[in-house]
Formats: sequence, structure tokens, C-alpha cells
Amino acid sequence: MKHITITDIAKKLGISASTVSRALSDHPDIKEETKKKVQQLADEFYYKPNSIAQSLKNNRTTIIGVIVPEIKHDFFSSAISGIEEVAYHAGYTIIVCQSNENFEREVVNTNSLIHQRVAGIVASISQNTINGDHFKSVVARGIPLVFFDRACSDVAVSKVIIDDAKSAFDAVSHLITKGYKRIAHFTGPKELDICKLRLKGYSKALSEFNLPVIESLICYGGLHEADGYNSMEELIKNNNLPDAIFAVNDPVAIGAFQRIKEAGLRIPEDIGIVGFSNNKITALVDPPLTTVNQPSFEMGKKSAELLIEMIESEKQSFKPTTITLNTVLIIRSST
Amino acid sequence: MKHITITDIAKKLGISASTVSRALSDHPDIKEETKKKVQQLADEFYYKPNSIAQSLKNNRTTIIGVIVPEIKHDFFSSAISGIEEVAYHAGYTIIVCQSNENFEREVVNTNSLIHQRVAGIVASISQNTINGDHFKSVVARGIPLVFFDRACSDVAVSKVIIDDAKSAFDAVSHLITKGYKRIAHFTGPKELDICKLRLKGYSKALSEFNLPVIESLICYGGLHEADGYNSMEELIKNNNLPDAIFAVNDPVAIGAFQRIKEAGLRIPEDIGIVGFSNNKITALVDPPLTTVNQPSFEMGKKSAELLIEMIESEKQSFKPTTITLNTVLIIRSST
DNA sequence: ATCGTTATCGCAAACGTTTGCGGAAAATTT
DNA sequence: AAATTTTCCGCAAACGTTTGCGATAACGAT
Repeated sequence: MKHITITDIAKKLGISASTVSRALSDHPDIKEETKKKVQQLADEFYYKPNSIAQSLKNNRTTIIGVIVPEIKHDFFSSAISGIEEVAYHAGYTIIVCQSNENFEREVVNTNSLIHQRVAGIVASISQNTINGDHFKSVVARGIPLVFFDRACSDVAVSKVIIDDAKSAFDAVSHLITKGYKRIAHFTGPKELDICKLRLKGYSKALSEFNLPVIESLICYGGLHEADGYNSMEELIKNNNLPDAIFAVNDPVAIGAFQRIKEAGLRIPEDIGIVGFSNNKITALVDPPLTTVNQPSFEMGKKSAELLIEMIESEKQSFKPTTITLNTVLIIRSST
Repeated sequence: MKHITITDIAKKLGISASTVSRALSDHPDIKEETKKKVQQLADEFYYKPNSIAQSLKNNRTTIIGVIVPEIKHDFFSSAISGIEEVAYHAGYTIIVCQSNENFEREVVNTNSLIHQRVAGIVASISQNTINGDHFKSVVARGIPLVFFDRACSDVAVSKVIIDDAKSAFDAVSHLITKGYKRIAHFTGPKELDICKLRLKGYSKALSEFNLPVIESLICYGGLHEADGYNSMEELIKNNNLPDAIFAVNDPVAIGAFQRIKEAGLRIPEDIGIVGFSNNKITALVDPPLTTVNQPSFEMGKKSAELLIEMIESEKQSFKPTTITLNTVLIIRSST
């Protein structure tokens, strides 16, 4: 079965392709009668304009590119869901790429999306992204770009984020008011803004409550479960036990959680623990984890809305806006 | 910044676009010297062929369409990860659509992908898909199609699945040998093959071990957590308690799990429970759930490999093949 | 000197759509 | 009846690429 074209319709009616094109777009130059005949035939044969041809004319597709570190991570898959949801209703489709936390692959993905003439890009950078040149070339080509959650600090574009410092501050404050005093922080790569900010919030809370910032209780690692597990292991091995942990995200918290349980320590009595993101899993472990609810789905939706607005505004340059979504500390039994 | 075209290069060198095109594709008609000059300029300006124009010529893109019920579900996001992984290395990108378990939206998505001239489609159908006409029209247009996990029974195409009946049989057999006798089954929509087959495996195991199949212990519901919760609620309300539950999937198992805990019943002493899929969460709840490991990532990879093979084989018709991946029962403390 | 070969390249069409421009016919005004 | 306007539509170019075919020149062979 072949796709029917505007030319096919034109031939059937003995008119020109341009007339058909105009008839379908309700151009005032075309007689009502002709419009009707064209429309009827188009309906009958389920005519849909060839979007590739349209893209070639416009030098732009109706595809939104999405770049995330890893699709299968709760936070990102949920954000992608949100992006798809908004895109779908606005008539766009989404191409999803994952960098696998790899800088080079992120660059390749970005260039591939540019080259595929996507209408815009929504991205969350990898933890190893050392510069934003690839994103700068996106901007240079006039392609709308929005970061969500993990933004690239040397590229001035719109972003949808949360107040990481404040969220961390609140989380750690909560621990302190619960009576915890030796609070460790399992953080991620120093390069990532979100890590820097959460660390900042952590320090600020300690200072505010006149607690010392103990360097040996700040554990640098990755963002995965294994990293949390390893950091905990390290603390245990060094006999440097904290009485509470604020983890940079939920997977890290879960990793620590497992190691703590293996060590036979009780949560929250021996060690309190706070995660970050409100992954589904945190509500189901025993005891359920206190965590910061990060509205992943909404972040995806907002990012897409912002991006589509940029795409359809026809303006070449936009002043970057930053949307900060609210987080809520969800207090459960782990603290 | 504008994209450089083949014509731009041609003009710079004072030759024709066709020569440039042939030079870049190493056509034997072109002098080595010319090839070198062209290649040099192409490198210098980072020339990449406009893929939209290429698509228009070929009437086909290098995009693989992916349709899943819900992106954010563990199983699917993991499968998508696998698809992306394979696609990436083969030079394809993926467009991801979600049906939200809605039949009409699945149809819209499918038509949208056809209309966007994707090179092929990987799909897992919604639980409300009542017929496969939309997929038939994919086949009719010669677009390669592969189902994974949830296949459409009235469309004869390749699929990547697991042996649902056998996996269910093994899971229930395990429960029986553990001494459980009143084993309930929380199943999903009757229309879904995977549900039918898992139910079949459940019944077969009971029969094989001379246990009665008790209709009131077969609970029909959806595939989400809430459904498992509700089914369990129902059993409790009717004072119709089983001593074990085989759930159609992990979310349903988790839902039941929560209701069981709320009821103050002990797992596995009072009620044993087996899930299906090996979602990450099952390993982290307390007690961890016995479940059937369903290789989601591999299913995604295999599907993509199969699809790409079809795409690149240039043949118009393929005899549908079915790849059945192995499952393993992961025995944990919930049984 | 004529012919056939080979090497090298350009022309033009095609993919399907959109759109500026111009043109013929019809309707209206003078 | 002539002039003007309006209505309606087609031509052709353009987006960037690929490719069949033909063209030209250089070359060696007869």
C-alpha cells in the first residue's frame, strides 16, 4: 500500500498540486466547490501530508529531541513520560537518547539531533559532562533548548529545576531537629551543579544549627546504588559511623540502606537516613525512607511546555527563563 | 549558523553537486584528486548529509518507532533502554510513544509513526487493545514490525517473548512444593495473551499437583499496584484468604504485599507471594519477593536486533520468527 | 586519420510540499 | 462597450540529495 500524495489527488481531479495544497489549507484563493471536492477525496484516501517533505521545506521536523543519562532510571523515565505527554497533545513526537553518563556519547547524541533537524531539545546532562560546547552549537543554530534537573552551567538557556540547596537544607534541618548530630552526606560528582548545591544546603544547615562540618563524613561517589553501598562500607571499615545520612539521591540512599541492614544496624535508631527524589521504591522498603519529593513527571511536562512555547514563538532569540518547581520533604520512618 | 550542503561545497570548488555527492560516497567515476578536495572541504565544514532530504528520496527515515503502554514502568523503561542501546550502535534513533494503556491512543501513535516514515516499529500492546488493524496496516505498508512481551495475536509478525505459561507453571510449582495449598492468582485483563498464558500455567501447575482450581481465588484486575491492593482487599473482606498468591506481575504483587502487611499478616508464614518480572523493587522490600526474572533489557535489545535485521535485509516479506527468552525463578524470602 | 575505450563529470529528474507570481476568465464598474 | 477589479488557478522554483544518462575530452588502437 502506497501513501497518497497531493499530486495523486490533483491528477484525479484534473487540477494542479498547488491548488490541492491550498485547498487543504483553506486558502482564500480557492473556490468553495473545489475545496469540497479536494477535501472529500483527501478524506476518502486518508491523505496526510508527507511530513518528511514538509520538514525539508521548513528545514525543521516536528520532533523533539530528549537526552537523558539513563532511560531506565525512575526519575528520568518518569520525566520522559511527562515530556511525551505534553508533546503528544501538541502534535510532536519525541526522540529519546541516553548518554549512559558518558560525555562523548552525549556529544554524539546532541549532534545527531541537530543533524536530524529536531524542532527543539530537552536535556539533562551526564555526570561526566565537562563542557557545554555541543549545547552551544545547538543554540548557535537557533534550536530551542531546555535543561531539566541537571543543567549545564556554561550554557545560558532556559531550565526547569528544583531548589537543590533549599531542599537539601530542609532535609538536613529535619535530621537535626530529630536529634541527629553526626550527619554524613553521600554526594555525587563534584562537577554536577545539583551535587554542589545539595552539598551547599547540607553545609548550611549544619552551620545554622551550630554543628561542625566534618570532612570525613562527606563521601564523594557516583549516583548509583553501588556508590551508596560503597560509601557506607567505607565508613564502617574506618569505624567512622555517622548517626544519620543525607544521600544525594534515592539510589545512593538505597545502597547505603542495604549496607546498613547488612551491618545489623537499626534504622532509624542507630542511623537515620534521608534520600532525594521520592523514587517509588523509597515508600516500599522497610522502614520506608524519608526523602525529598522531586516532581519528575511535572519537570518533564514543564520542560516540554517551555520548549514548545519557544519553538512556536518563531522568535530567534529568547531570554532564558528558569522555572523552579517545589519540592516537599516526605517524612517517613527512616528518620 | 547554517548547515552546509552538498551544493555549497560544489560551488566552492566550481563543480557540480552530483560530483560532490559521488565523491563523498567514493564512486569510481570520480578522480582521486577531486575526491580529496571534496573530502577536505567536507571535513573542514563538518558536512553531514541532510537526513531529511535523504529520507525524502528513500521515502524512509532512519528512525525506529517504539510503542509501549507506559514509559515510566520499570519493565518498559528498561526495555526501551535496550532498544536504544542497539539502535544507537546501528545508527538509528528511536521515537518513543506511550499508549497509556489506551487503545485509541495506540492507534493514533501507530498511524503517526507510519506517517513519519519510520524504518520499523517495535511495540508492546496496551491492555485494552481489542484488535490489530492498525498493526496490519503497518505490515501492509511493508514496514518491519516486532512485538515484544505483549503481542497482538491476530497479527502475524515476529516477536520477542518469554514462555509465560512455563514461567507461571514453575512459579506456582515452587509455591506448591513449599507447602502452600490455597494459592490465589491475581491476573490481568482477559484479552492479554500474557495474562491468559500465565493463568494457564497456574492452572496447569495446580492440576499437576492434584490441587483444585478454586474460581474464587482467581482475581481479575488490571496490571497496576492498585489492582493488586484491591484484589487483596476483596479477599480479606470476603474472608476468603489464600495461603499464597501468584501475581501476574510485580506491581500487582507489591500492591497485594502492602495490603497484606496492613492486615498484619506475616509473609511468608501466613501468606506466600510470588511476583513476575523481577522489578528492582522486589529485591528491596522486606521480605524480598520471590519473582520471575524477565530479561527486560535483553528483550529490548533482541527486539531491536531483529527489527534492524528486517529493515536492512531489503526483502519485502519476512517469515515471522518468535524469539523466546529464558526466565528464571528468583527465590527470595517471601515464599 | 578514424574509431572505440576509458576516465571524469554535469544535466536533469525525482522525492512531496509550499508559495510568489502571473495569467485567464468572470464579475463589476465606468 | 471598454476598463477595471475580483476570482480562481497553474507554473515554476525551492528545500538537499541521489542517480540514470549523456557529454566531453584524452587516450591508445587500428
